[in-house]
Amino acid sequence: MVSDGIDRLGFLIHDVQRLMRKRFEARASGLGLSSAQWRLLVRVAKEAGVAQARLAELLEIEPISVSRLVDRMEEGGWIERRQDATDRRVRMIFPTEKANAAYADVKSLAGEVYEESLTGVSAEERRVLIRVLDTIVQNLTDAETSSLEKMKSAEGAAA
Amino acid sequence: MVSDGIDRLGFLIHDVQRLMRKRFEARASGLGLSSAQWRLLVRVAKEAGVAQARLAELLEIEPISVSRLVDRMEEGGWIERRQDATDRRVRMIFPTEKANAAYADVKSLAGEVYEESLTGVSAEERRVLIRVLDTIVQNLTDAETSSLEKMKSAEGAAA
DNA sequence: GATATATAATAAGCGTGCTTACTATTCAAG
DNA sequence: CTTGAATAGTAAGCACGCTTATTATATATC
Repeated sequence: MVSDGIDRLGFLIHDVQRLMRKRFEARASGLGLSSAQWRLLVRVAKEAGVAQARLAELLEIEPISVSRLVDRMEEGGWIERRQDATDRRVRMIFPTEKANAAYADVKSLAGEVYEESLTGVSAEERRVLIRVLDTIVQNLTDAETSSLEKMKSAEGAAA
Repeated sequence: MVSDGIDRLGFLIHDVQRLMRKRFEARASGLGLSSAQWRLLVRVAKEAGVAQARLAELLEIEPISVSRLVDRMEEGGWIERRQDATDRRVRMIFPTEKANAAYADVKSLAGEVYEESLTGVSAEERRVLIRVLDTIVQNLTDAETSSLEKMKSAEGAAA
């Protein structure tokens, strides 16, 4: 049944994630940009002025996590918060000039890490890898994400 | 060049790891066992009496992380520390009866999460997935892990 | 308009990783 | 034996995720 390596899947994914993050941060440490901050920056660069709540949706993390991530990134001079004139609950997030200037560099740096990771992996294997990872994300997102997501979905369907 | 999905690799790996951990912990939460604790328990089950420093090597995390993980697992009644008679610096880690009793159940629970993750993924794709993930781990472990690992390797080679 | 509900953001506190610095103990060299 | 380096473990404090609870503001309903 599982004489292949599937029983190691969780350990493997965990190791790969940790090693890639480590490698990325070793490179980007000079900039003072962590991988979590980079993920957020990518979103903000594509959608300047986005609200924190929307960022939480896009990044699939909790609003409070965005709140503190944004705190540190604001301190680091990567983004700035601005009030929304029409809804004073909302903080709109904009990239700073520093962020725009660093964007291309950090992106190519991430690309370097990916290429190092995939040394010796064929084009076909890369396609399979991406396809399977996409499938896993769908499998674990669509279904009951914790019987709490089910409730949310039910609400959405009812509305 | 990167019109495939390779430029999303980091995000994908990150998402998959987070979703699998979340799913596992949702199932194991009744037991009070986190995924980090499960990883440690697997090692301890295979090698009862292992020292914390050796666990840090096996898990590839820092000794201090093991220290606090072991703290919580000892509180949770999963493992116990015993003094090594011949080297009083060493704490040997043993699984408790509770751990041994739960081991098989948690293992099959992890297997369920893997199967849910891989719904719709063929046997051949699974083989490629595991093979590529193993390659990535090697690629990111062997080479310069941060110019600090290089020093360690150099020391090892010199000795 | 007043009241109830929903939403945006934050606060407090925890788990798991890290770096840096410390103590206790062992081992190696003199 | 004593001094010094190496090793095992821990403490303190940070980043980033979480849950739960609170505040401020918007919106819906009576």
